[in-house]
Amino acid sequence: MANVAKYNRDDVIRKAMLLFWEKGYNGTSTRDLQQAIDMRPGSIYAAFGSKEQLYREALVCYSQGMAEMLGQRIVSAGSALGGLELFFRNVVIDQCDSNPSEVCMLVKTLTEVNDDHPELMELSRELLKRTEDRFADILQQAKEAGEIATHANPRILARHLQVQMIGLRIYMKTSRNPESLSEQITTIFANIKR
Amino acid sequence: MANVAKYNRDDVIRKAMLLFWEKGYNGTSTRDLQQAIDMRPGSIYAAFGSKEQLYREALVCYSQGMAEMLGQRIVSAGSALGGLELFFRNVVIDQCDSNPSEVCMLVKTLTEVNDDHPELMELSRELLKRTEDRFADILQQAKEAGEIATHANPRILARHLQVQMIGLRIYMKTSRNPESLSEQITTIFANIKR
DNA sequence: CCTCTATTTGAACGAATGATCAAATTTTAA
DNA sequence: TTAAAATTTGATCATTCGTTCAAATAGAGG
Repeated sequence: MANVAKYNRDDVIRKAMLLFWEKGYNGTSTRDLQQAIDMRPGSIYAAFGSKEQLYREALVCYSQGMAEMLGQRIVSAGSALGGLELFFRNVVIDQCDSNPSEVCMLVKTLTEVNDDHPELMELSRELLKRTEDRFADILQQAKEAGEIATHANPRILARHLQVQMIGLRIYMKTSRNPESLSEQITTIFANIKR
Repeated sequence: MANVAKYNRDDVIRKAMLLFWEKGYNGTSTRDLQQAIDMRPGSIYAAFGSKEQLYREALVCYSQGMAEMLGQRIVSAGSALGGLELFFRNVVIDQCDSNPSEVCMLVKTLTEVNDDHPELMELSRELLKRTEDRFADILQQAKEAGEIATHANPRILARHLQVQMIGLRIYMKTSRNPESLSEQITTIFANIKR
């Protein structure tokens, strides 16, 4: 029983995630995957079952990575709302070139995949919902810390931020105008603060 | 020279557009297209050259349709800003189920297609830019009509609206919550008006 | 060292893909 | 009515796709 597994497996999923994120589900062939993760078809199918199942694990990996990053930014900024703004700035502007795509992988999946692969759609939806819930939690903390108005509604604000995040990332892909986007982010958070 | 063309051709492009919009570029096979537009491969390739060129024409068709609709809404509303808000509400909420996809076809293209097919990316970008320019023109009119503040900047507001439109449509696909989205649209335009 | 089991390999499968083209059909013009 | 030109047809092409599986390889226990 050659159980080198776990460690290796996470690494493989991560590599698959990066390729899927770049090229999309339909745009990534199993041959592309074989090369990217350095595994032969038999091993891949033994380990993951199908292309779709591997994609599913890649989605979860992506989502976890983003969640971790958000946590780190809150620590760096030393405040809930400050961390959120830093997270926005990093994702939308700073990292958009080093990442495989400017656009959120969950959003890419949701827009690409149809009623074939309903499970991929449902999983993307679920993971996006979790992100929004996380935003709401953070905004609640910000409220308790006095960073935002006492009459603010964290759930509504979280929804608002989700829309901004999605829109800004795609807009970055269309316009490549970091300066104006940075101003937009400043405005968004300025409006939340008061 | 059987020149039944123009009329028929536009109809064919429109049907192709609806299918492409629904299933995406990679997700639409040439067989799907053959059935949808009721043409045989030889005719299709004689008329359009390739799948990519047909998609290009479909993108333009989509964009024109949206532009026409926006014009109509401004007429219906009897004001520039009112028409814009009506357009938002129709696109994001009312028509999202009757359309092939909740998401803007230009955005779908931009997020799906990679550096293969650079021309599709560039065309989508260009058409999105035209939309934003159109928004700016309309906001300028609104400004002159006294619908928005005299210190408002139409170009910045247009960019803002573009981000909102993109974000809201995708958010609709994830959450299916028309009520909250309607409130969000109300808020967006309320903030613009004062 | 050997045997048994688990894993990996890569050739191969059938289906689907985008595209072509000679033949059949339809349209045009005389 | 007829011949030339334009268009349509559908069988077919070479690739590529996701996936399978018998054979080869590697590790564990005795």
